[in-house]
Amino acid sequence: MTIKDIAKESGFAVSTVSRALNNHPDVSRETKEKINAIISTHKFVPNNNARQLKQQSSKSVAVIVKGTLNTFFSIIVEHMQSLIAATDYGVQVHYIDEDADEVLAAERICRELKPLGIIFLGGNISTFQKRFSSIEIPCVLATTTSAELHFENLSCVGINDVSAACRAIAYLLQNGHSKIGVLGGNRQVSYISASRYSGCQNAFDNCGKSFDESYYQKCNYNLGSAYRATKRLLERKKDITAIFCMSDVMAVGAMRAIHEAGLCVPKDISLMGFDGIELGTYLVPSLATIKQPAEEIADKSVELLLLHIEKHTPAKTILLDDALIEGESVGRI
Amino acid sequence: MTIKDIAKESGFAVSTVSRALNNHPDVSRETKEKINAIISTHKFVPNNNARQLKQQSSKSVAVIVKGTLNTFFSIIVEHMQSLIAATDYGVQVHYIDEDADEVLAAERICRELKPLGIIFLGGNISTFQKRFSSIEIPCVLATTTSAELHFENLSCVGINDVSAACRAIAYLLQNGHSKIGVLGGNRQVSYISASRYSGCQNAFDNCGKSFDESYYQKCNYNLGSAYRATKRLLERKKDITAIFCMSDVMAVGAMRAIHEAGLCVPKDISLMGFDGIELGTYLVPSLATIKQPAEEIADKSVELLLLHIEKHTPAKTILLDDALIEGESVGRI
DNA sequence: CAAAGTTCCGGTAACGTTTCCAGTAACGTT
DNA sequence: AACGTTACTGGAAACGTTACCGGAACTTTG
Repeated sequence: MTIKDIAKESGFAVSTVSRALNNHPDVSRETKEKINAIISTHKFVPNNNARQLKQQSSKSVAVIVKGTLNTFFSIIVEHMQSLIAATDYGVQVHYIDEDADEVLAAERICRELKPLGIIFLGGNISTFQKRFSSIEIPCVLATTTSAELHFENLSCVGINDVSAACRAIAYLLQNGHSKIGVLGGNRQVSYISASRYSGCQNAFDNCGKSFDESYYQKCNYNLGSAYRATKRLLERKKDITAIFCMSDVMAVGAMRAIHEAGLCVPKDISLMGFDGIELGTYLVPSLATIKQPAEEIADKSVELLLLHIEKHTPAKTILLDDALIEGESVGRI
Repeated sequence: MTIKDIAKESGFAVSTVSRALNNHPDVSRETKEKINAIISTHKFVPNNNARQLKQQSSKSVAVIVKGTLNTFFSIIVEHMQSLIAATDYGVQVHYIDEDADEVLAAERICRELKPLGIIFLGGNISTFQKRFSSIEIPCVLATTTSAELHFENLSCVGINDVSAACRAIAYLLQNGHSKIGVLGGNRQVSYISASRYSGCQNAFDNCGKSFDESYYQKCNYNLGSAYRATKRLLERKKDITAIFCMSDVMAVGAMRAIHEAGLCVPKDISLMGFDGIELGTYLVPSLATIKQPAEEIADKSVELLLLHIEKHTPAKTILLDDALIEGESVGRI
């Protein structure tokens, strides 16, 4: 079944059929109806390859996910996928390694798939600052925002990591904790970790104290790494009464380590996460956390990218609201 | 940059360049080298649309994931993605609704994307039995197996759900439990749930007892549904000493419900999951479960599909080994 | 040494679309 | 009545690649 067959059967020329397919204004209502009737009886679907070859574009967008697909990312990816599927764009989701170079990956994908736009998930702002200029199509960086990022074709969608982390620590401080351990990524490399770190500092500053860097424990954003990091931290700092983890998944790892140290959450150690995954509310004790609006991040990212692509809207940063979710994992002292 | 430009620059004809690209035997080693040199200096990548248009195939496979992307599926998807990315095939991952019709989705995807093969994740065997015949390309059904399924082009990769569930219940029985609640899906609809259910029955039968159906509580494979189902179950059956959940995620929901009922795992109620997600070993108490070999399922599914596509290997079922993971969530009485 | 085979290469017709250009008919305007 | 406009349609050239066919230059065979 090709456009030619439809043309033959309808009596019109292929060009007319093509116009009818793309509902071009230059075709009368009645011929459009006739053609559409034939198309639907045959369940004809135009050949994407021919179409894209001709118009030199893929009519698709790529989503590049960096790091392991934890629950927080997976819900965003799934949401993005279904949002894009509802349009007439295609989606290509690519998972790249935690320590892979996202810009390099994007370059390769651009060459091979020629997407019209890219959404980055879990990308690192410092990499973009240095090397993004080689990418020329519209892009959206989801779950990270930065004031220092100025490219014509790069938008950001996310929460304010500084104030979000500040909110978390402030909550712990309010509950009487002052010896607070913090688990996060490598601040030299991960912009997100650095932002959240300075949020922690702000919270301390705001109440006349200051955050002691030795209470920061570097680790990766996964269960095992957080588990081991917490063990190290508890070993090093005996006076800790609370731990803030820069992701909920890390908090689960931490919870285990605390338990194995013979301590109890929240009686001995209070625990806070970050992200607001659904699982956290079912844990025992339920996890206090900072909720990132995952669905909204997906919505806005896709919306922005399509605007960018279709209407050439200039790049902008959308800051969404995070929210403190109280939980049983934080106790008052 | 097109093949023509390469031809012009190298002095050879486009057809020769094309042959060099696809390393066809009919091209001498030295011209192949010359052409490859030019290709790599220009970072030329052949246009996929033109290529696929010409050879009437997409050189890609589709992965259809049914239901929400829980941690167990996401690790399989991620693995499959990277396995396929390492070949010269493309991947298209599609997420469809829990209660969508996977065969219908596959038909649509076949029309629109023309993949060379499909991997189904979380599909339901009964749907396939009824309607699969409309799909003509090689397919693999991952994480489900069935003796009752015989299509020329449909392979299965997974564990034996009957014996796996039997192993779980046997473990609980060994530990002195006999009033065991079971949480799973709708057995009329979900073949997997039905298989695991009969595994439960077998375990009871094997030690001269029999499983009372009223201890089965139907729910969906997610946190909230399992949470509510557990509440109902605990309400209905006061004598329960153990609960077996047909997924680890459900077990987390159950754990919460048990806690809220004023009971304790494993002192009052023992708990078992199914799947073996990494998170389970970090929970407090750690979750006893049946581990499905996620990576291996991904490996074999991809391997089988590619064999199916390229060598026209006949369909077969690959049964992989599950394993009992002991955990603190099960106590002896 | 001719015939036959081998090895390598070039020309060209497709693949299924879109889009430009041209053309026709109907209509309104001077 | 001649012309310009509008509304629609058809023809044909592209898009970048592959695959078939034919041919040239060599090598082997009888």
